[in-house]
Amino acid sequence: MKVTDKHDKIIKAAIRVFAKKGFFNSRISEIAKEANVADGTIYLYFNNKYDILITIFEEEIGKIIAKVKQEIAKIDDPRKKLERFAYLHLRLVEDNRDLAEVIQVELRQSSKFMKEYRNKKFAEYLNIISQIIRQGQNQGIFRQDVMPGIFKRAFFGALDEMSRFWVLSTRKKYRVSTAAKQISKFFLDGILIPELKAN
Amino acid sequence: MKVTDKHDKIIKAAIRVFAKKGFFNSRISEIAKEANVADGTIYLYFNNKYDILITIFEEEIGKIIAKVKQEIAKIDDPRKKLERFAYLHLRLVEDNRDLAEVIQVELRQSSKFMKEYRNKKFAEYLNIISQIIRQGQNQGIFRQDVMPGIFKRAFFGALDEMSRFWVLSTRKKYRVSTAAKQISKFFLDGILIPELKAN
Amino acid sequence: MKVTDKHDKIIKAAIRVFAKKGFFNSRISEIAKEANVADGTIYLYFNNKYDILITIFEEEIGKIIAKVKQEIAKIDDPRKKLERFAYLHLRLVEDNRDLAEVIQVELRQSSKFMKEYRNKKFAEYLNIISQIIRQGQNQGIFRQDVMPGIFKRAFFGALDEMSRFWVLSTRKKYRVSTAAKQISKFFLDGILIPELKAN
Amino acid sequence: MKVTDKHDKIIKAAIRVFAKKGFFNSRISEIAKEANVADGTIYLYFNNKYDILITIFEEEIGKIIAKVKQEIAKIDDPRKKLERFAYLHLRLVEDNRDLAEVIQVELRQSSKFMKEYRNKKFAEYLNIISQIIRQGQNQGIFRQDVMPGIFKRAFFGALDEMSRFWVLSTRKKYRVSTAAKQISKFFLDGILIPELKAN
DNA sequence: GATGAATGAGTCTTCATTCAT
DNA sequence: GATGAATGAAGACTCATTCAT
Repeated sequence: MKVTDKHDKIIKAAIRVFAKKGFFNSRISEIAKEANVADGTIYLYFNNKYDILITIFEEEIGKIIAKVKQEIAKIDDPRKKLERFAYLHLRLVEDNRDLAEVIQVELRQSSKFMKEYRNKKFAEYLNIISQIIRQGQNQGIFRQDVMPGIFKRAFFGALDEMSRFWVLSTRKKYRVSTAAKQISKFFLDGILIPELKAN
Repeated sequence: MKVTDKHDKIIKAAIRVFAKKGFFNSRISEIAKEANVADGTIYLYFNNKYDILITIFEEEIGKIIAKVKQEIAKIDDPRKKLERFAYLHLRLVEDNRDLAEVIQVELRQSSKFMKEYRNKKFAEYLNIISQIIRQGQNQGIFRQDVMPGIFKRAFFGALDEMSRFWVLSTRKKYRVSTAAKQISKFFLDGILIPELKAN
Repeated sequence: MKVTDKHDKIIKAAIRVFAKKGFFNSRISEIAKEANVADGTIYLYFNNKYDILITIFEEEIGKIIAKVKQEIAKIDDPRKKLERFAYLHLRLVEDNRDLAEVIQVELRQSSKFMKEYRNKKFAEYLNIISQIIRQGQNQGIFRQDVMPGIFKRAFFGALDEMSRFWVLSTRKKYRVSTAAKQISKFFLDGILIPELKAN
Repeated sequence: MKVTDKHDKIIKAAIRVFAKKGFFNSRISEIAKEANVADGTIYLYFNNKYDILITIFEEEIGKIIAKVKQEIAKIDDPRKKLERFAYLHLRLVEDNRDLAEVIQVELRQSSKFMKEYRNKKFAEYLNIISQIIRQGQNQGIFRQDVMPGIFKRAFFGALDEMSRFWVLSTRKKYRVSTAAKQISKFFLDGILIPELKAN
């Protein structure tokens, strides 16, 4: 990556600005200023304002998926994989606050105003979870009645809402590792006390 | 509700328009048209465009909370309460598609552009869940190490992501009751097979 | 026509501004100022800047055609009709300097940037001339070898160039009636001296 | 002319681009692309965009005048000169479609946005016609009451409108020589039948 | 209370021109 | 001389909001 890579400078600036103001309340001139380029320069690298947002989704989510997949692949036990996924997700949010906020807030919004845009990357991310479930079911570790299509959303949703709370709140009440363990424990063991389950 | 209650006509129209286009891509003139009133009339009932959105959040979420609280109060067993909550949430989304979409998409966005706006109603809704947990812990049904502040977000997040999927997709893959049972089962029993847990 | 007919006020203002600056160098804000309305008001009456120009062509040329046709119809002799046409054309240019300039300069240009636009009105205007020729040929007054399709363009072109000279020059060298007589005489009698023609 | 004469390459490219899009809708980058040079290179040969247009007028009309004057000088009879002028004019338009279109469309427009620009070349071209008339009047061939200042415009206008029709239409209805003969005949003999004139 | 025509501030985008390489 | 990436001024157009009727 060159020091003066304008494409990257603009993307980084846009993530900061979008995170702070939201897509619709962000001005091209603000992004340009934040990136230390002229307004017009942005249009040498992107077709329009939406294109910047799309590019953020595509490129940045792509990087995250690659990283998570790589880490998960190192682990065998599906239980550990799930726990690791939770940790990695929350850690990534923690380390990329602005990006996380943009993705959480704008990816929802964007599905509305860019009908042609289908986020395959996001679906790919969710499928990491469902693959872990199927592997666990094949190995006789997870219940057969667990529906992977529901589980992946429930698990992701739990992590997402947790991290949303973090992104929006100024101070952290819980540590990442604590939250990751709690949430994966909910899904693995449930919250009922063991004696009760025996019944 | 009077037939000519303009306030309500405008709110209902705004929910439809916001759900379809998103807040920023919705025009006051569209809402006025949808509500069969003049553009200027809207300003007799609301201060500005944002005010319509805020009012939707306040009034409509308020109604939902009242309904859910009432239903939950009829049940004693915290396990049943949790399952009932899941069902009610998904059922409400099912029955109020447009409202659900507006809340899901715009409530996130809005926290950004209306800094002064703190959604107490939403916090109140989440606290229904944490109260169930605390009740269950007091009764010795739920584990003591479950942190209600994390659980409420995880549980809500799971339901929210599930319903988001519904709102955006045209056809339903799963029935509400199926999804509600699966998700509450995840959280109550976990997904590990019982024999494995005994270990 | 109401005193406050915005449509007309804008059209009149646009004719003045376009005549002075040319279409491309005219600003919407200038037209608005000239018409004593807000910039946005223009867009309540016209779709865009081009639409104003098109409307000028359509409406104003329409009025001119109606007037010329009416005047010509009063005359029987095709020779007098031709002379009258020349006079009316030059007189109309004289009395509507700005409009004449806009039509002369922009109608040519516009055919390029508005491909979809075909000026039927203008063709209709030219056909007044060719109809006079055909009438004269039927009456045995004009030569049979005169091709109306060529003549109408040659006659109009002669008048148009003459009037263009007027529009652009600050002072008039010739009177309208003088020029009209000369030009129609050229076409009727030619410029050769009679004795020479006998040969 | 050198193969790499950038000045000429740019002029030729600009004529093509201006003819197709019009001056205001042409982009410097398009001309550069058409000329196979970099955008910046154009500014080594021309001061600005207008300067390219002016240069086209000056240089190209200059060449045409030289050619026409040379041809006309070979002829003695003013009647033949006029007919020859008509033929040459239409033939030149025929052979230089793009240039003709640029001159016809943009020369009118340009007088507006380049106030300082007075087209002496064009006046010189028109004066070829008035000189023919004066010569004919001195030789007792043309009527004394013909005003050369009006005639030159009428004659040029007739040819110009005829050729404009050609430039804009895709297919030719009349041959150049036919049109040239018709138009010069109009002006020499008029369109009245001889017997009628005798009266 | 209701209307909707009018307002004008605000922003994305374009593109002629520059200048470091 | 040649390049083309970068600049930033400028303008068409939108739309929330107002207010005379």
